Amino acid sequence: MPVRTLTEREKNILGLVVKAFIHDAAPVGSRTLVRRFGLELSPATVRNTLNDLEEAGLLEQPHTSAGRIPTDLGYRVYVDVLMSPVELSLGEQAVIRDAISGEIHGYGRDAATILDQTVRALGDLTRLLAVSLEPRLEKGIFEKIELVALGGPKILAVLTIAKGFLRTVVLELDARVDSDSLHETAQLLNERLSGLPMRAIRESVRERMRDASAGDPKILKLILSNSEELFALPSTEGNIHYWGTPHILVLPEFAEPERIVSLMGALEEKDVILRILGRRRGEKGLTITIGEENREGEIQFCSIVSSHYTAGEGSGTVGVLGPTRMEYSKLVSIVDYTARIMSEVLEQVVYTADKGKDSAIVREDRSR
Amino acid sequence: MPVRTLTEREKNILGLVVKAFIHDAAPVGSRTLVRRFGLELSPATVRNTLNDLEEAGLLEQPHTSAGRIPTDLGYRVYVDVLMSPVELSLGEQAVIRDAISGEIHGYGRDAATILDQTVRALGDLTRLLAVSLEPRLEKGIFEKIELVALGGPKILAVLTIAKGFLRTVVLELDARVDSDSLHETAQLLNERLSGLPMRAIRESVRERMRDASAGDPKILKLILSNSEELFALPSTEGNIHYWGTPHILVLPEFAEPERIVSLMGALEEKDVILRILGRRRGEKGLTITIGEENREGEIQFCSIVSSHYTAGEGSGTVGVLGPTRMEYSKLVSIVDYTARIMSEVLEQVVYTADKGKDSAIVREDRSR
DNA sequence: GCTTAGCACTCTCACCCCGAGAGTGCCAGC
DNA sequence: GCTGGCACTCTCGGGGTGAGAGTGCTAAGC
Repeated sequence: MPVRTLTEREKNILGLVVKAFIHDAAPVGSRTLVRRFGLELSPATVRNTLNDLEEAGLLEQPHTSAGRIPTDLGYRVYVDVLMSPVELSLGEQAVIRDAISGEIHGYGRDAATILDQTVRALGDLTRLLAVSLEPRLEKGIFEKIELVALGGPKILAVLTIAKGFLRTVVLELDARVDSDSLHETAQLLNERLSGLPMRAIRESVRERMRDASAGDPKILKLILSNSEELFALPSTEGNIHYWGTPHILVLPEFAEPERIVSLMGALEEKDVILRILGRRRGEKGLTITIGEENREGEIQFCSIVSSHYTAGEGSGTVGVLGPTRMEYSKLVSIVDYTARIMSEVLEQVVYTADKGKDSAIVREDRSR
Repeated sequence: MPVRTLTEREKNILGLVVKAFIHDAAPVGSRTLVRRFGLELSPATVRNTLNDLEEAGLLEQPHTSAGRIPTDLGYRVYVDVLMSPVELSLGEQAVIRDAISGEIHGYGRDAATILDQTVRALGDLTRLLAVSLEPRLEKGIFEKIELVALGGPKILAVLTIAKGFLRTVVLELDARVDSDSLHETAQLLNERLSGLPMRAIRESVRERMRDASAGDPKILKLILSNSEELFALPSTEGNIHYWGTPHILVLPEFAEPERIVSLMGALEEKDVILRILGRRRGEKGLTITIGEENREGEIQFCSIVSSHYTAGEGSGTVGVLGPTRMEYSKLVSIVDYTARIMSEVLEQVVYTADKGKDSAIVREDRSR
């Protein structure tokens, strides 16, 4: 969306309108502007400029004879051109750092817990809705598989995927198996598949295992018939962690219950949030989408400031969601810093691929 | 709370008031009552009875010259004495059954997914907030442990606990280990510990493993120093699955934003919901708590109809949360049926103990 | 003695009106 | 190009009002 070049005065006034509106949530008029910011201009002059900015599509009036409020485009210009990031205080940095890297009651820390703590701190600090996607692999190199007899006809397949990912799948055979043949079969698989990309394995595992000499053929068959799931790339879907709905639901922007409904619906349904944040997994660095720039209609009255973080070979997204009227200049710094610290901390953690909340069961008879 | 014996007429009228109020969310007066339900009484007579019920603490007036609304105690009497469960239609049964036992895009089904689908169906069917706690073990018998080398210094401990529970914990040693010594160590552990209650193992694992002859002493030490976590009973905490906030947030009961805030806070914080539902894990069968009966202040304007379900040796809770003005007679049947089907379906599923969303990492040097 | 009709009274709610306040656009003059 | 002045517009809150619903009380009826 091309915007005509703005004069210095226009830029200045646009910036002031945005700042004032972010603060007050009320339309801002020429008089207020002059008084509050000590402008060396008369209200009438400012009015002319406001009019120009309105024609350029950057401001709008809720009704005749109200003040102006920024449009989505107005925020966009503000964010891209006018705003300068606010540096974080040491205290704020500490809040974020401690939340992400702090110990919790003596237990081991896993990715999900770290994300939980992060969104908690981020949500409370910004008093908005903090959201984060669990890390996912972009490309996966198969390291190895281990097969563990669970007792009865159930087998646990443990896959390690470079780097630091773990997948466990419960498979079910129609007969007991002894752990020697499990071990042997796993070894065979590892010999032939280790180091290959998951994608390649899915496509060619049958050929690669064709003339298998060792190993238990029943087990091998079970593996092959479930190879699509076993060797899937960790799915692009994943868990969402969020925190802070109480913060944003009281904002004047959520006075209309229908907005509450669509936002909460989007959070529960997860798809919307996943699409929006997932889309950014690829984009490095910080992203800001404002209002209608969010393709998803459910939250077109919201803005999102989010950033990409890495976790070993995987990557995820962390950000803050709120009404378009949010303190972008501050949030940019906060989110950026958060993502940075997350990347540092998550470097070391092993985490499960896919939802991994429970072990999925795959029965033998599901083979085609 | 002892309530004086009610006359037939009082019971009848109390029931009608509750029914009418559940339907309309508006105070109900004598005239309405007579007209709507074709009572063979004059409004004046009904008024006298209403007055009596008010004195008994079962009804109240929002203000003089408004109709009556039920008090929490009024609902309690209704639920305990007056109400008879409404049978479910076959269609409703099918909705629930299909959601719980239905296949999903060809993948294996795990407990978490089943719970997700269940609360989704339950929330949409009742148009309230459906909540469920993942199944937890009440007493745990240790079956066996397997140790899998993950590559590098990391080891995956896979514990199976009777019946159908799985726990995976990532342990970290300061040196590489070969899988033979892992296997040997695991075998030793299994020989001495298999069949014992988790609790007993936590208390006496050191003595039991004292004169260990086989196995790698470093690995054994790692296991011992993390025995509290490894052999913990699956924690009483767990994941909450819920669905339906958009349904209830639009109800007139949630007109005041502070209620939205406290409910959403409770859902995000999880503790409140966990306490309320967790408390019932022990109680078999169906439970109804109404308004202030919920000890937790945050949701004293809500009622919960919940039931206990089993999953192998484990058990969990499923229920519906809404304003005290809810269709108890219908919900009782729905929740009861849901819990029953869940118990059937979950009988077969293997699920992870504890949060298990990711594998926890326990480093060797954390030993005391 | 329970039930009922009648009546006076109360309280809420929706509606309307009105004035204050904030803000605008425009125009003429500096 | 900027500014002061002016007429105009729109929202918002307060106050008044009447309809509607409901109550409690009392006295009369079955």
